[in-house]
Formats: sequence, C-alpha cells, structure tokens
Amino acid sequence: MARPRGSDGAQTRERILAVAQELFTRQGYDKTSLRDIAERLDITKAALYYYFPRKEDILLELHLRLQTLGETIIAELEAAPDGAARVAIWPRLANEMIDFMVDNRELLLLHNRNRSAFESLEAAMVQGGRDVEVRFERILSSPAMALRERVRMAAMVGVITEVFGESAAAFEDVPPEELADLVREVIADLTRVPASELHVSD
Amino acid sequence: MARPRGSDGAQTRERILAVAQELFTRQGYDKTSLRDIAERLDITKAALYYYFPRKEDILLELHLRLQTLGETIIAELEAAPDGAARVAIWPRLANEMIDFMVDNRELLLLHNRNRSAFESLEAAMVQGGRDVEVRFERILSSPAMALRERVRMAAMVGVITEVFGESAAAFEDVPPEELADLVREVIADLTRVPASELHVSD
DNA sequence: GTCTATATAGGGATAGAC
DNA sequence: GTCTATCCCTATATAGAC
Repeated sequence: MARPRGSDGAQTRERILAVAQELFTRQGYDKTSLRDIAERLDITKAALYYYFPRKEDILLELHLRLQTLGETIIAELEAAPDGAARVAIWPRLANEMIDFMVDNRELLLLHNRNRSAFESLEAAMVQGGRDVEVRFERILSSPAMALRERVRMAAMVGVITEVFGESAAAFEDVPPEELADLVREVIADLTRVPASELHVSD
Repeated sequence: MARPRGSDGAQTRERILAVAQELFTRQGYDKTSLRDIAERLDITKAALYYYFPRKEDILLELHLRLQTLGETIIAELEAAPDGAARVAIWPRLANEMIDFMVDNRELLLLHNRNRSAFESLEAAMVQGGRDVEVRFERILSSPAMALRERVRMAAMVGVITEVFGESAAAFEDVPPEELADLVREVIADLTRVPASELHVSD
C-alpha cells in the first residue's frame, strides 16, 4: 500500500483524474488551475506534466470516458434504419441510459457544468462527427421520423439528464434504484400515445 | 440615426451586451476575452470599461435578465403552500415556462453552456438564496411532496430545457409554436396518472 | 517520476490624454 | 465617451537537475 520511491505511476494518474474531475465539476474547468490540482495531491505542477502534456488532455480523457459509455447506445440507434424503426427501439435504449446514469452521475455532471469547455475540445478533435452528442443531434434532426416522436426523444434525454444531472442534489437522499424506477415510469408515459389522441375521461 | 460624436451611449451598451451574449454562447465565457468583444464592435478594450467596470459585470447583467424572467414563475410556486398545492399548480406554470422559452432560447442557451461561470457569479452575490435555480432546488427537495411528483416536476424542467436549449438546433426549422404545442403535450402526459396505475389496455 | 526554476503569453484592469 | 499606453498578475508550459 505505502508506495515506495517515486510514487506509483498508474495510480498517480488515476488520482490526478479523480481530483481533476472533482474540481472541474465544483469550480469549473477554466477556474481550476493546474496549481489547484497539484496542491490537492501534494505534488508540483511540473509533475502533472509528466502524465498529461497539456491541461486539455486531462479534460479530454475524462471526456472520452463518457463518450465510450454513450457510444454503445448511440451505435445501437444508428444501426437501426432511419425512421420508425428508431422510434421503436428508443424506449429500450432510454432504459439503458438510465442504468448507465445511475453509475455515472458524476461524469454527467462534469459534462453539464462545462459544456463550453468540452466543446472547444471537440473542435480540436480530428474526427468530424464521432462525438456522441453530435451524432445524437443528427438522429434527432432526421425528417424520417415524425416530429412528435423527435420531440419525445429529446424530451426523454432531457428528463434523464435533469433528474440525474442538474437536479441530482435534490434527490441525494433517495436510493438510486428507487429514483431510477420513477424515471423509467416517466419514460414509459412518454412512450404511450399522448392523451390528446386517446378517448379517455381525464 | 447617424450617431454624432462619441457614439450614442445606451445604444453602445446594448450592442456590447448583444455581442457578449453571442460570443459567450458560442465560445464560452472564459474563452471570450474583452479583446474579442471590443474588436467585434470596433472599439477598444478600455472603452468597454466605461460601461462595465469588470468583465463579470457583463455576465452578471445577462444573468439578471434571465433571473427576472424566471422570478415570476418561482415566486408563484413559492406562494403556494408546500406540498400538494404546489403539485397542483405546477403544470400551469410549466406552460408559462414554455411560452417564456419560446421568446428566450438564446438566454437559456447562454446559461446552459456556461453553468460554472454563472455559478461563480452567484457565489459572489450577496443574497443567499435569491437565485432562481437555488430556490427551485429547494422546492424540489421538499419532503412534503410525494417523491413521484418531485421527480415529475424535475422531469418537466428537463424536457423544456432540453428541447428549447441543448437540442434546439435539431428543431431549428420547426415553427416555435408548433414545437411549443408538442412540448405542452408532453407536459400534459407527465401530469396524468402514470400508466402503471391505470387499468388501460396498452 | 518528481522537483526547481524559468520562459512566455494573454488576460483583466488602470491612468490619463483627448 | 473613447483612445493610447501600460501595468500586473496568473496560467500554461518547458528545461534540465536529481
């Protein structure tokens, strides 16, 4: 446990990422200096540069972790033929998304709080449209789906990111699974035929 | 029209705010320097300081505009007694929120993209809890409401901010009123009794 | 693998003329 | 009300010793 000489290596790297994630989320990426991170870890700024050539690279790595996770869902969506088929599988994928959020609230929060910073990152990326958000927007824009369904697709994403992201603090004391169940319920409601098209006495 | 000597005054102020809003949204608050803003307006950095003592003050003013608008809704919510009464009026307020978003997408986008910057601002504010978001979170946290309703309240906010905010680009070509109607429909669906509690053949 | 020391740039902010 | 000139600080990043 007690690391020997020049500290461990891969371990330090992880610790840097953990601290960075926390500070980036709390104070924002731009307002967090390398000094802040280094002091928290009791190492020097220069030491950071051994692991990450540029500050951006820290953010990038965090970004990629979220991307990898989202990738699975987006890929499934893209695999389905454009149009009604995508509408059909979406509710299932939304549920996958919920499971994934339960385990990764922090990463989502980091992302939400630093949207503009992440975007500068994406601009610097070589790949034109590998980014999960860009790909999702593309799907959402498709005229092959009915507008109502497109709106509902966006709505479901909004529900999930709000409850597990920005409003997460309000549900701190709620067991994650209970919260997830309630959100699943909401998703189910959005999947059903809207009230305006039912002959139901309200 | 052709402004006389040293330009107009209040007009310039507005132009500064307009340009700032655009750049802050596009590139992010931190990545936008006063130089950027000044060059776009063909004035010098120093001229900016005549209107705004600090860079933060530009952001602050933009912030306050959004706050003023949100204030109305939050105040109504707070006026109702905690608990079921708030659940009852919320759907109506959500509709107000939609109307308001239709007219103020840009301001919302600015806010979403610069969450952390706005938060540093709020920390500097004297008032402990005048901030709309803080007050909403407080309401959302109240144990006087059923957890299901609290989740749905958050969900509705998520729907609105997602469709009119982050995913707005995907609905660019859709007439705002048509979009608003579809979102209203979603809100209505979230207000109804969930499917799991109905005896409806699905 | 981590340090000290330093380079360098860019940003916010001010003083004072016009 | 706007400009020129300039200050000062902080932040990223590098060089090179241990």
